[in-house]
Amino acid sequence: MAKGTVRLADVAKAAGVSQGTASNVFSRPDVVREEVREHVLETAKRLGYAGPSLTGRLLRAGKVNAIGVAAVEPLAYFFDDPWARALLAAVSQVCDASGTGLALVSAKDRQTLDWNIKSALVDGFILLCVEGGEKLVQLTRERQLPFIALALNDDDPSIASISVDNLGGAAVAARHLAELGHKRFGVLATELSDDHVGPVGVAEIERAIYSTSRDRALGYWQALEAFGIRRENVPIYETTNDKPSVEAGLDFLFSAPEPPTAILAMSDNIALLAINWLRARGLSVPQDVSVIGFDGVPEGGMVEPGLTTMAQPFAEIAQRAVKAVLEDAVPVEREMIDVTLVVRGSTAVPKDNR
Amino acid sequence: MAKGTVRLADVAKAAGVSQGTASNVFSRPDVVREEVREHVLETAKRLGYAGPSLTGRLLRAGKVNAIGVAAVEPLAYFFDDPWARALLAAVSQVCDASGTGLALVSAKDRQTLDWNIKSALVDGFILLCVEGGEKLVQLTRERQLPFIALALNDDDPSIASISVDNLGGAAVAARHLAELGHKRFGVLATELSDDHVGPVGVAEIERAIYSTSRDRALGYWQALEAFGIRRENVPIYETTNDKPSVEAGLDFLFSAPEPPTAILAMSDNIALLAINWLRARGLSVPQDVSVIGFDGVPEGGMVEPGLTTMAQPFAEIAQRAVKAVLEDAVPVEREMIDVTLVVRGSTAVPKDNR
DNA sequence: CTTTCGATTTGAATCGATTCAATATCGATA
DNA sequence: TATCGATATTGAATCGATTCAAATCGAAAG
Repeated sequence: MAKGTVRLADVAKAAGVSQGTASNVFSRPDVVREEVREHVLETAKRLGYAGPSLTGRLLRAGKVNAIGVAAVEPLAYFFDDPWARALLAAVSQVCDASGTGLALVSAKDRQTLDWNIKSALVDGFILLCVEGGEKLVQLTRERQLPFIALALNDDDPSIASISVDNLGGAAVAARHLAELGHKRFGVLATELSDDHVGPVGVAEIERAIYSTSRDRALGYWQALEAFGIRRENVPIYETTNDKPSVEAGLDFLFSAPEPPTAILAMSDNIALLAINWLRARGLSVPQDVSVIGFDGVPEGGMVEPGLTTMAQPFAEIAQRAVKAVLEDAVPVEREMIDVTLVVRGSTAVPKDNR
Repeated sequence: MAKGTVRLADVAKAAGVSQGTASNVFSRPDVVREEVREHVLETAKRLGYAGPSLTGRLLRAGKVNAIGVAAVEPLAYFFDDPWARALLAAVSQVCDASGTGLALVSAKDRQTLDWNIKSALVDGFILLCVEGGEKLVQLTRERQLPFIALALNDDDPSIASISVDNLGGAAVAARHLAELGHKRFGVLATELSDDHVGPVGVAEIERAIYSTSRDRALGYWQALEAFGIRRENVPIYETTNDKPSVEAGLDFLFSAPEPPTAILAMSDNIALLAINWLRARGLSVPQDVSVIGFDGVPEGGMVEPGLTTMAQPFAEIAQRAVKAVLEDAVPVEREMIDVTLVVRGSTAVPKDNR
């Protein structure tokens, strides 16, 4: 069952033609006379030839016809994390259309990741930089293949990247809630710096190392201050985007003397966890508390009530990213993409305003 | 930014060593004197050498160190379908542990699939045979690489495959409900034959072409008949595992004069859709209707109430499948794996028994 | 009976590494 | 000083295909 040992040369010899002709039979069938072609194909079948070996072909062509998607996470991340999943589904679609293969590359520890990136058989990489982005970029650079970084938390302009307008999007989200009449807010943040969970103040935000989270916070502030709400009065809790830290964050926010009526979550994942927590505590969404997320993952539209969120245009991001990698036409400048407000059932006018 | 044109030979020449030594510097650094090694590495860096090209290495080694997962579905299926996702997450975990790469291979139309399978750079395949399994197996066979079929709807013993005990599992599921006291059942089936949706009778089940669905039906019957419920009195509706067909199925089942108090769903996906439908109709689960699924996808544990289901041991399936492919030790016989009943909140004693 | 042209076919070079038998080097031992 | 071993390095063969300039063939044109 293992790969047969029949080579193209064997087929050629058995069929009594040159190796060049035999090769043409498989890769450019039109140039060889039908009679000969059929004879060669027949011989090939008789010998159990499995078709031109990819590696041989590859060696000359130099193209693999596949792109790699990489992240500093366990492989299962691609199937577990809602954002990664939504993005990959979109990337898949684009790849499908262009006949490009998809390889998943990842690892949690640097050593393995290094090796995995070095040895992935791909023509280029899409980097999911949610965490450890710099590391990822650096490793990928060494490989000297085209790559594009998504959600990069770094302002280095020499790195080709596509990101969403975090600041603007966050501002729209906060404005949406403020316009509904909310006055007391609570923010559940994605990671601002490594290895930290818990309440953070203005100073911590300003020197956050992850620009995605920082910009979202700045966007919230900017919009809220236009409604006369000072940033010092908006409690922010930094989570690690998982259940325990989100619940700790909610414990914190709702233990305040005047708990928030609106939650600004920096990811849909956090928002969905928050909604579950609130419900379990007997608080209804959106009657008692409004929740807005960020990302626009499909799950947000499938729960009851639907999650109001700032949706990323996954299809467009995927389109551009795949194109950039495939054509090695990485954008000279960093591309910035807008997010759009999607209003569903998880936000409403606050109770005391009705 | 494109792949540099610096070859190992160039580095060797520039460093004044033989190509053999240069090769050893990269692939067997321990055999070359430190002094020489450093000099070569330095030269390589100076020239901008990107490290040994994978294709060159590959050509000799013959191993890619990656496995492909294939399905007759659009690529996005891997990220959208709960069962596929659960399985892939498990496969990922195993691959991670053994440093194996993962490539996704798929296509909806035969032509593309053919090409994709032929050109995937992998050492073997795991086939997701939920649909179009035979086609998939046939195509993969031509590639002459080790492969193993999962969820194969075919009894051909010459195809190495791992499947779960559908008949036994279904029997356990039905028995669980019958023991709770249910008397009136409705079955929402996964596909029994191509291009058919709607109510099916005993005869159709017996000549179903998809053995997975057939076996589950047979299992239900077997258990129910032990409780004195005749198979003719158990309405079965064939769905295509998607929302419209499941809802049509529920419309059918609940338009009966004596609607069921228990739903046997052949997939968790169907079960979850069913629960949503029931709730929207004002029927509460499990008070008014009990629902049991099949598969044990993670989502089932994250909804409220939790879904009672027959759980597949994804980790074990993945483990065996990856191992079989990697070691080309495909089982001589078809492997059969047990499923286990996981009782959560979606099943209970029927109303009229309390 | 040549020429000429187009369509096929051939044979050898090439892609970029790894591998291994053969050789070179050098210090230690007899 | 000659010999032996261990270690390091070399050079050529090899993996399995593609590619392209040159050779061949047949038929049509002169």
